[in-house]
Amino acid sequence: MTQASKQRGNSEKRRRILDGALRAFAKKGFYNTKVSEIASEAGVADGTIYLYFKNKDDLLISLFEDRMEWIIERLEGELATTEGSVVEKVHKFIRLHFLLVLENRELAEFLTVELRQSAKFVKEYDNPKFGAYLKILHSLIEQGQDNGEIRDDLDARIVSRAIFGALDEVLLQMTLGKTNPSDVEARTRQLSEMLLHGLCT
Amino acid sequence: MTQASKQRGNSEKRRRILDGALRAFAKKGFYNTKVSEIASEAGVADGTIYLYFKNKDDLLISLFEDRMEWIIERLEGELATTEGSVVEKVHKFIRLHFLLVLENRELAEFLTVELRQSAKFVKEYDNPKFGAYLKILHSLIEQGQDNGEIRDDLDARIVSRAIFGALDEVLLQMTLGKTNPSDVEARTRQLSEMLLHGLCT
DNA sequence: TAGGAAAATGAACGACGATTCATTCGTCTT
DNA sequence: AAGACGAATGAATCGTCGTTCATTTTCCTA
Repeated sequence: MTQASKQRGNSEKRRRILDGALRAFAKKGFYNTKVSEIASEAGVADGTIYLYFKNKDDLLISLFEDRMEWIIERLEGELATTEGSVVEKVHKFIRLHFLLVLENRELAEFLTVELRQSAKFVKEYDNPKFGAYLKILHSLIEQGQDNGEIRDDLDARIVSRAIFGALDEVLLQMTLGKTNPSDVEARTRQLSEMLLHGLCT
Repeated sequence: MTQASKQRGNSEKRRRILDGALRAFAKKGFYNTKVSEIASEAGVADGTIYLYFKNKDDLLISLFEDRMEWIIERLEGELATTEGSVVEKVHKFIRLHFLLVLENRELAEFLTVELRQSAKFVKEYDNPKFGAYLKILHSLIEQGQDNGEIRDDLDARIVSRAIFGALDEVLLQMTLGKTNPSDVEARTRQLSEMLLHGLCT
Protein backbone atom coordinates (compact mmCIF):
# COMPACT_ATOMS: atom_id res chain seq x y z
CA MET A 1 0.00 0.00 0.00
CA THR A 2 1.34 3.35 -1.00
CA GLN A 3 1.25 6.51 1.05
CA ALA A 4 -1.13 8.01 -1.49
CA SER A 5 -3.74 5.31 -1.21
CA LYS A 6 -3.65 5.65 2.57
CA GLN A 7 -4.42 9.29 2.24
CA ARG A 8 -7.32 8.64 -0.06
CA GLY A 9 -8.82 6.39 2.50
CA ASN A 10 -8.96 3.05 0.76
CA SER A 11 -7.39 0.96 3.43
CA GLU A 12 -8.80 -1.68 5.67
CA LYS A 13 -6.83 -0.43 8.66
CA ARG A 14 -7.79 3.15 8.13
CA ARG A 15 -11.45 2.17 8.09
CA ARG A 16 -11.07 0.14 11.25
CA ILE A 17 -9.48 3.06 13.02
CA LEU A 18 -12.19 5.47 11.91
CA ASP A 19 -14.87 3.03 13.03
CA GLY A 20 -13.20 2.54 16.37
CA ALA A 21 -12.84 6.27 16.84
CA LEU A 22 -16.51 6.80 16.08
CA ARG A 23 -17.51 4.27 18.72
CA ALA A 24 -15.13 5.72 21.27
CA PHE A 25 -15.97 9.37 20.64
CA ALA A 26 -19.68 8.64 20.74
CA LYS A 27 -19.31 6.95 24.08
CA LYS A 28 -17.02 9.39 25.90
CA GLY A 29 -16.48 12.43 23.73
CA PHE A 30 -13.33 13.54 21.99
CA TYR A 31 -11.48 14.95 24.95
CA ASN A 32 -12.26 12.07 27.26
CA THR A 33 -11.17 9.42 24.80
CA LYS A 34 -7.60 8.16 25.01
CA VAL A 35 -5.80 7.31 21.80
CA SER A 36 -5.08 3.92 23.32
CA GLU A 37 -8.81 3.34 23.71
CA ILE A 38 -9.38 4.08 20.06
CA ALA A 39 -6.59 1.69 19.23
CA SER A 40 -8.04 -1.12 21.27
CA GLU A 41 -11.51 -0.42 19.91
CA ALA A 42 -10.06 -0.72 16.42
CA GLY A 43 -8.00 -3.80 17.25
CA VAL A 44 -4.79 -2.06 16.37
CA ALA A 45 -1.67 -0.91 18.21
CA ASP A 46 -1.44 2.63 19.52
CA GLY A 47 1.37 3.52 17.16
CA THR A 48 -0.50 2.30 14.13
CA ILE A 49 -2.91 5.18 14.39
CA TYR A 50 -0.05 7.55 13.68
CA LEU A 51 0.71 5.78 10.43
CA TYR A 52 -2.70 6.82 9.17
CA PHE A 53 -3.36 10.10 10.94
CA LYS A 54 -1.12 12.99 11.85
CA ASN A 55 -2.47 13.21 15.40
CA LYS A 56 -5.63 12.98 17.46
CA ASP A 57 -7.08 16.21 16.04
CA ASP A 58 -6.48 15.00 12.53
CA LEU A 59 -8.29 11.79 13.35
CA LEU A 60 -11.29 13.73 14.59
CA ILE A 61 -11.44 15.87 11.49
CA SER A 62 -10.96 12.92 9.18
CA LEU A 63 -13.76 11.03 10.88
CA PHE A 64 -15.97 14.03 10.60
CA GLU A 65 -15.33 14.47 6.90
CA ASP A 66 -15.71 10.80 6.18
CA ARG A 67 -19.12 10.56 7.76
CA MET A 68 -20.40 13.86 6.43
CA GLU A 69 -19.34 12.82 2.96
CA TRP A 70 -21.34 9.67 3.32
CA ILE A 71 -24.43 11.56 4.47
CA ILE A 72 -24.12 14.15 1.73
CA GLU A 73 -23.77 11.52 -0.96
CA ARG A 74 -26.81 9.65 0.22
CA LEU A 75 -28.89 12.80 0.59
CA GLU A 76 -27.96 14.08 -2.83
CA GLY A 77 -28.53 10.71 -4.39
CA GLU A 78 -32.00 10.36 -2.92
CA LEU A 79 -33.04 13.90 -3.64
CA ALA A 80 -31.82 13.80 -7.24
CA THR A 81 -34.13 10.90 -8.04
CA THR A 82 -37.11 12.46 -6.33
CA GLU A 83 -39.82 13.94 -8.47
CA GLY A 84 -42.17 16.35 -6.84
CA SER A 85 -42.49 19.80 -5.42
CA VAL A 86 -39.82 21.51 -3.40
CA VAL A 87 -42.04 21.19 -0.38
CA GLU A 88 -42.06 17.44 -0.82
CA LYS A 89 -38.31 17.49 -1.15
CA VAL A 90 -37.87 19.41 2.07
CA HIS A 91 -40.05 16.89 3.81
CA LYS A 92 -37.96 14.11 2.34
CA PHE A 93 -34.78 15.85 3.40
CA ILE A 94 -35.88 15.94 7.00
CA ARG A 95 -36.94 12.34 6.91
CA LEU A 96 -33.71 11.21 5.33
CA HIS A 97 -31.59 13.13 7.75
CA PHE A 98 -33.28 11.38 10.65
CA LEU A 99 -33.17 7.97 9.06
CA LEU A 100 -29.57 8.14 7.94
CA VAL A 101 -28.27 9.35 11.22
CA LEU A 102 -30.40 7.15 13.42
CA GLU A 103 -29.40 4.20 11.27
CA ASN A 104 -26.59 4.14 13.71
CA ARG A 105 -26.82 5.78 17.06
CA GLU A 106 -23.12 6.29 17.41
CA LEU A 107 -23.01 8.50 14.38
CA ALA A 108 -25.86 10.54 15.80
CA GLU A 109 -24.15 11.00 19.14
CA PHE A 110 -20.89 11.88 17.55
CA LEU A 111 -22.31 14.40 15.11
CA THR A 112 -24.74 16.16 17.40
CA VAL A 113 -22.27 16.54 20.22
CA GLU A 114 -18.88 17.01 18.60
CA LEU A 115 -19.85 19.14 15.64
CA ARG A 116 -19.80 22.48 17.40
CA GLN A 117 -16.81 21.73 19.50
CA SER A 118 -14.73 20.76 16.53
CA ALA A 119 -15.98 23.59 14.40
CA LYS A 120 -14.73 26.09 16.88
CA PHE A 121 -11.79 24.59 18.68
CA VAL A 122 -9.90 22.24 16.50
CA LYS A 123 -7.37 24.68 15.27
CA GLU A 124 -8.08 26.50 12.02
CA TYR A 125 -10.46 23.88 10.68
CA ASP A 126 -13.30 25.54 8.85
CA ASN A 127 -15.54 22.63 8.19
CA PRO A 128 -16.10 22.51 4.43
CA LYS A 129 -18.18 19.36 4.63
CA PHE A 130 -20.70 20.91 6.93
CA GLY A 131 -20.89 23.80 4.52
CA ALA A 132 -21.67 21.39 1.70
CA TYR A 133 -24.40 19.82 3.77
CA LEU A 134 -26.03 23.16 4.46
CA LYS A 135 -25.77 24.06 0.81
CA ILE A 136 -28.10 21.24 -0.14
CA LEU A 137 -30.75 22.68 2.11
CA HIS A 138 -30.00 26.20 1.02
CA SER A 139 -30.39 25.33 -2.66
CA LEU A 140 -33.66 23.59 -2.01
CA ILE A 141 -35.03 26.69 -0.32
CA GLU A 142 -33.87 29.01 -3.08
CA GLN A 143 -35.36 26.72 -5.66
CA GLY A 144 -38.66 26.89 -3.83
CA GLN A 145 -38.48 30.64 -3.68
CA ASP A 146 -37.83 30.84 -7.40
CA ASN A 147 -40.85 28.78 -8.32
CA GLY A 148 -43.10 30.44 -5.81
CA GLU A 149 -43.64 27.56 -3.42
CA ILE A 150 -41.70 29.20 -0.62
CA ARG A 151 -42.01 32.73 0.69
CA ASP A 152 -39.30 34.92 -0.65
CA ASP A 153 -39.42 37.45 2.15
CA LEU A 154 -37.26 35.03 4.16
CA ASP A 155 -33.49 34.85 3.86
CA ALA A 156 -32.61 31.40 2.59
CA ARG A 157 -29.42 31.35 4.59
CA ILE A 158 -31.13 31.96 7.86
CA VAL A 159 -33.90 29.56 7.03
CA SER A 160 -31.56 26.73 6.20
CA ARG A 161 -29.58 27.28 9.39
CA ALA A 162 -32.75 27.33 11.41
CA ILE A 163 -34.01 24.11 9.86
CA PHE A 164 -30.73 22.41 10.52
CA GLY A 165 -30.76 23.63 14.11
CA ALA A 166 -34.26 22.36 14.71
CA LEU A 167 -33.44 18.99 13.16
CA ASP A 168 -30.24 18.65 15.08
CA GLU A 169 -31.74 19.52 18.44
CA VAL A 170 -34.63 17.10 18.05
CA LEU A 171 -32.16 14.48 16.91
CA LEU A 172 -30.03 15.12 19.98
CA GLN A 173 -32.97 14.43 22.21
CA MET A 174 -33.89 11.31 20.29
CA THR A 175 -30.32 10.17 20.66
CA LEU A 176 -29.92 10.73 24.36
CA GLY A 177 -33.29 9.33 25.25
CA LYS A 178 -34.07 5.89 23.93
CA THR A 179 -36.36 6.86 21.11
CA ASN A 180 -38.37 4.11 19.55
CA PRO A 181 -37.58 3.87 15.83
CA SER A 182 -41.27 4.02 15.03
CA ASP A 183 -41.29 7.55 16.44
CA VAL A 184 -39.12 8.68 13.59
CA GLU A 185 -42.03 8.93 11.21
CA ALA A 186 -44.11 10.84 13.71
CA ARG A 187 -41.38 13.33 14.42
CA THR A 188 -40.60 13.79 10.77
CA ARG A 189 -44.20 14.67 10.14
CA GLN A 190 -44.38 17.03 13.08
CA LEU A 191 -41.22 18.83 12.16
CA SER A 192 -41.99 19.32 8.52
CA GLU A 193 -45.54 20.35 9.32
CA MET A 194 -44.26 22.92 11.73
CA LEU A 195 -41.53 24.22 9.49
CA LEU A 196 -43.57 24.31 6.33
CA HIS A 197 -46.89 25.56 7.64
CA GLY A 198 -46.08 27.17 10.96
CA LEU A 199 -47.34 26.93 14.48
CA CYS A 200 -50.37 29.14 14.09
CA THR A 201 -53.84 27.84 13.49
CA MET B 1 -17.27 35.00 55.13
CA THR B 2 -18.84 31.67 55.98
CA GLN B 3 -18.73 28.53 53.91
CA ALA B 4 -22.48 28.78 53.41
CA SER B 5 -22.39 32.22 51.89
CA LYS B 6 -19.69 31.07 49.49
CA GLN B 7 -21.94 28.29 48.34
CA ARG B 8 -24.78 30.65 47.77
CA GLY B 9 -22.60 32.73 45.51
CA ASN B 10 -22.58 36.04 47.30
CA SER B 11 -18.88 36.60 47.22
CA GLU B 12 -16.82 39.02 45.26
CA LYS B 13 -14.12 36.43 44.59
CA ARG B 14 -16.54 33.82 43.45
CA ARG B 15 -18.02 36.23 40.95
CA ARG B 16 -14.60 37.18 39.67
CA ILE B 17 -13.73 33.53 39.14
CA LEU B 18 -16.96 32.81 37.31
CA ASP B 19 -16.45 35.84 35.10
CA GLY B 20 -12.89 34.83 34.35
CA ALA B 21 -13.96 31.30 33.56
CA LEU B 22 -16.61 32.56 31.18
CA ARG B 23 -14.07 34.61 29.29
CA ALA B 24 -11.60 31.77 29.18
CA PHE B 25 -14.06 29.05 28.19
CA ALA B 26 -15.56 31.26 25.50
CA LYS B 27 -12.15 31.86 24.02
CA LYS B 28 -10.69 28.34 24.07
CA GLY B 29 -13.35 25.92 25.21
CA PHE B 30 -13.51 23.98 28.45
CA TYR B 31 -10.97 21.30 27.69
CA ASN B 32 -8.40 23.66 26.25
CA THR B 33 -8.55 26.06 29.15
CA LYS B 34 -6.04 25.62 31.94
CA VAL B 35 -7.14 26.29 35.49
CA SER B 36 -4.18 28.64 35.77
CA GLU B 37 -5.54 30.65 32.85
CA ILE B 38 -8.86 31.04 34.56
CA ALA B 39 -7.05 32.14 37.67
CA SER B 40 -5.04 34.78 35.89
CA GLU B 41 -8.11 35.93 33.97
CA ALA B 42 -9.85 36.34 37.32
CA GLY B 43 -6.85 38.00 38.96
CA VAL B 44 -6.64 35.31 41.59
CA ALA B 45 -4.19 32.57 42.54
CA ASP B 46 -4.65 29.06 41.18
CA GLY B 47 -5.37 27.64 44.59
CA THR B 48 -8.05 30.18 45.33
CA ILE B 49 -10.29 28.60 42.76
CA TYR B 50 -10.40 25.46 44.88
CA LEU B 51 -11.68 27.42 47.85
CA TYR B 52 -14.82 28.21 45.89
CA PHE B 53 -15.22 25.21 43.60
CA LYS B 54 -14.63 21.53 44.09
CA ASN B 55 -12.76 21.12 40.84
CA LYS B 56 -12.74 22.20 37.21
CA ASP B 57 -15.91 20.28 36.35
CA ASP B 58 -17.72 21.86 39.24
CA LEU B 59 -16.65 25.27 38.03
CA LEU B 60 -18.07 24.56 34.60
CA ILE B 61 -21.38 23.42 35.99
CA SER B 62 -21.61 26.32 38.42
CA LEU B 63 -20.93 28.79 35.65
CA PHE B 64 -23.54 27.16 33.54
CA GLU B 65 -26.16 27.30 36.26
CA ASP B 66 -25.32 30.84 37.21
CA ARG B 67 -25.76 32.17 33.71
CA MET B 68 -28.84 30.11 32.89
CA GLU B 69 -30.44 31.31 36.09
CA TRP B 70 -29.82 34.85 35.02
CA ILE B 71 -31.34 34.28 31.60
CA ILE B 72 -34.34 32.47 33.02
CA GLU B 73 -35.06 35.21 35.53
CA ARG B 74 -34.90 37.89 32.90
CA LEU B 75 -37.04 35.92 30.45
CA GLU B 76 -39.67 35.15 33.04
CA GLY B 77 -39.66 38.70 34.28
CA GLU B 78 -40.19 40.17 30.86
CA LEU B 79 -42.77 37.65 29.79
CA ALA B 80 -44.79 38.02 32.99
CA THR B 81 -45.32 41.72 32.38
CA THR B 82 -46.24 41.25 28.76
CA GLU B 83 -49.85 41.58 27.80
CA GLY B 84 -50.88 40.10 24.50
CA SER B 85 -51.45 36.92 22.60
CA VAL B 86 -49.33 33.83 22.95
CA VAL B 87 -48.06 34.43 19.46
CA GLU B 88 -46.80 37.82 20.53
CA LYS B 89 -45.16 36.24 23.53
CA VAL B 90 -43.35 33.68 21.43
CA HIS B 91 -42.08 36.45 19.23
CA LYS B 92 -40.92 38.30 22.31
CA PHE B 93 -39.26 35.18 23.66
CA ILE B 94 -37.17 34.80 20.53
CA ARG B 95 -36.23 38.45 20.56
CA LEU B 96 -35.28 38.37 24.22
CA HIS B 97 -33.22 35.25 23.86
CA PHE B 98 -31.17 36.90 21.14
CA LEU B 99 -30.84 40.19 22.95
CA LEU B 100 -29.92 38.72 26.29
CA VAL B 101 -27.33 36.41 24.95
CA LEU B 102 -25.81 38.78 22.44
CA GLU B 103 -25.63 41.39 25.17
CA ASN B 104 -22.35 39.72 25.73
CA ARG B 105 -20.69 37.65 23.11
CA GLU B 106 -18.75 35.53 25.53
CA LEU B 107 -21.91 34.20 27.05
CA ALA B 108 -23.19 33.33 23.60
CA GLU B 109 -20.03 31.46 22.68
CA PHE B 110 -19.96 29.63 25.94
CA LEU B 111 -23.58 28.57 25.87
CA THR B 112 -23.88 27.55 22.25
CA VAL B 113 -20.70 25.56 22.25
CA GLU B 114 -20.38 24.04 25.71
CA LEU B 115 -23.98 23.23 26.40
CA ARG B 116 -24.10 19.90 24.61
CA GLN B 117 -20.69 18.82 25.70
CA SER B 118 -21.42 19.40 29.32
CA ALA B 119 -24.87 17.93 29.12
CA LYS B 120 -23.46 14.66 27.98
CA PHE B 121 -19.97 14.32 29.37
CA VAL B 122 -19.64 16.05 32.65
CA LYS B 123 -20.30 13.11 34.83
CA GLU B 124 -23.86 12.52 35.97
CA TYR B 125 -24.94 16.11 35.57
CA ASP B 126 -28.46 16.29 34.23
CA ASN B 127 -28.80 19.96 33.61
CA PRO B 128 -31.86 21.11 35.55
CA LYS B 129 -31.42 24.72 34.54
CA PHE B 130 -31.65 23.95 30.87
CA GLY B 131 -34.79 22.00 31.63
CA ALA B 132 -36.25 25.05 33.34
CA TYR B 133 -35.42 27.15 30.33
CA LEU B 134 -37.17 24.77 27.96
CA LYS B 135 -40.15 24.66 30.26
CA ILE B 136 -40.83 28.34 29.71
CA LEU B 137 -41.12 27.74 26.02
CA HIS B 138 -43.05 24.56 26.51
CA SER B 139 -45.63 26.28 28.73
CA LEU B 140 -46.07 29.07 26.24
CA ILE B 141 -46.83 26.58 23.49
CA GLU B 142 -49.28 24.65 25.61
CA GLN B 143 -50.99 27.84 26.62
CA GLY B 144 -51.39 28.73 22.94
CA GLN B 145 -52.79 25.32 22.21
CA ASP B 146 -55.33 25.68 24.99
CA ASN B 147 -56.65 28.98 23.78
CA GLY B 148 -56.64 27.95 20.14
CA GLU B 149 -53.90 30.18 18.85
CA ILE B 150 -51.53 27.32 18.18
CA ARG B 151 -52.24 24.09 16.36
CA ASP B 152 -52.80 21.28 18.78
CA ASP B 153 -51.86 18.52 16.38
CA LEU B 154 -48.23 19.28 17.24
CA ASP B 155 -46.46 17.88 20.27
CA ALA B 156 -45.47 20.81 22.47
CA ARG B 157 -42.33 19.03 23.59
CA ILE B 158 -41.01 18.54 20.11
CA VAL B 159 -42.03 22.01 19.08
CA SER B 160 -40.24 23.65 21.96
CA ARG B 161 -37.09 21.64 21.30
CA ALA B 162 -37.21 22.53 17.66
CA ILE B 163 -37.62 26.22 18.38
CA PHE B 164 -34.73 26.16 20.77
CA GLY B 165 -32.59 24.34 18.22
CA ALA B 166 -33.38 26.84 15.52
CA LEU B 167 -32.66 29.76 17.83
CA ASP B 168 -29.47 28.28 19.07
CA GLU B 169 -28.09 27.45 15.66
CA VAL B 170 -28.81 30.89 14.26
CA LEU B 171 -27.28 32.38 17.37
CA LEU B 172 -24.18 30.25 16.90
CA GLN B 173 -23.71 31.63 13.45
CA MET B 174 -24.27 35.18 14.64
CA THR B 175 -21.69 34.57 17.31
CA LEU B 176 -18.96 33.12 15.15
CA GLY B 177 -19.42 35.58 12.36
CA LYS B 178 -19.31 39.21 13.37
CA THR B 179 -22.99 39.96 13.19
CA ASN B 180 -23.97 43.57 13.27
CA PRO B 181 -26.24 44.24 16.28
CA SER B 182 -28.78 45.88 13.98
CA ASP B 183 -29.27 42.49 12.33
CA VAL B 184 -30.78 41.16 15.51
CA GLU B 185 -34.14 42.72 14.78
CA ALA B 186 -34.16 41.40 11.25
CA ARG B 187 -33.29 37.88 12.31
CA THR B 188 -35.83 37.91 15.09
CA ARG B 189 -38.51 38.85 12.61
CA GLN B 190 -37.42 36.22 10.11
CA LEU B 191 -37.28 33.48 12.67
CA SER B 192 -40.58 34.13 14.29
CA GLU B 193 -42.26 34.60 10.93
CA MET B 194 -40.91 31.29 9.80
CA LEU B 195 -41.76 29.45 12.99
CA LEU B 196 -45.20 30.94 13.44
CA HIS B 197 -46.44 30.98 9.86
CA GLY B 198 -44.24 28.52 8.04
CA LEU B 199 -42.16 28.54 4.91
CA CYS B 200 -44.94 27.98 2.43
CA THR B 201 -46.58 30.73 0.47
C1' DT C 1 -2.00 46.83 68.87
C1' DA C 2 -1.25 41.95 69.70
C1' DG C 3 -2.98 37.68 68.61
C1' DG C 4 -5.43 34.46 66.17
C1' DA C 5 -8.36 32.77 62.61
C1' DA C 6 -9.83 32.80 57.97
C1' DA C 7 -8.57 33.62 53.26
C1' DA C 8 -5.33 33.61 49.75
C1' DT C 9 -1.17 32.29 47.61
C1' DG C 10 1.72 29.78 44.19
C1' DA C 11 5.41 26.43 44.01
C1' DA C 12 5.71 21.62 43.85
C1' DC C 13 3.72 17.11 43.09
C1' DG C 14 2.06 13.32 40.64
C1' DA C 15 -0.86 11.36 37.31
C1' DC C 16 -1.97 11.03 32.95
C1' DG C 17 -1.83 10.28 28.05
C1' DA C 18 -0.29 11.77 23.27
C1' DT C 19 3.39 10.68 20.63
C1' DT C 20 7.82 8.44 19.34
C1' DC C 21 10.85 4.94 17.79
C1' DA C 22 13.68 0.76 18.27
C1' DT C 23 12.21 -3.56 17.33
C1' DT C 24 9.47 -7.30 15.22
C1' DC C 25 6.49 -9.23 11.74
C1' DG C 26 4.83 -10.48 7.16
C1' DT C 27 5.32 -10.59 2.39
C1' DC C 28 7.53 -10.47 -1.91
C1' DT C 29 11.52 -10.98 -5.00
C1' DT C 30 15.27 -13.30 -6.94
C1' DA D 1 15.66 -19.71 1.32
C1' DA D 2 17.82 -15.40 2.22
C1' DG D 3 17.47 -10.76 1.98
C1' DA D 4 14.99 -6.60 1.87
C1' DC D 5 11.48 -3.51 2.68
C1' DG D 6 7.18 -1.61 4.22
C1' DA D 7 3.83 -2.18 7.90
C1' DA D 8 2.81 -2.83 12.60
C1' DT D 9 3.84 -2.95 17.38
C1' DG D 10 3.71 -1.24 22.23
C1' DA D 11 6.84 0.10 25.92
C1' DA D 12 9.08 4.24 27.22
C1' DT D 13 9.33 9.16 27.07
C1' DC D 14 8.26 13.69 28.14
C1' DG D 15 5.50 17.61 28.54
C1' DT D 16 1.44 19.08 30.45
C1' DC D 17 -1.91 20.44 33.83
C1' DG D 18 -5.23 19.61 37.85
C1' DT D 19 -4.82 19.66 42.45
C1' DT D 20 -2.67 20.11 47.08
C1' DC D 21 -0.76 22.27 51.04
C1' DA D 22 2.90 24.69 53.67
C1' DT D 23 3.38 29.37 54.03
C1' DT D 24 1.95 34.20 53.95
C1' DT D 25 -1.33 37.88 54.10
C1' DT D 26 -5.52 40.02 55.56
C1' DC D 27 -8.85 41.03 58.68
C1' DC D 28 -11.14 40.97 62.85
C1' DT D 29 -11.53 41.07 67.95
C1' DA D 30 -10.27 42.00 72.60
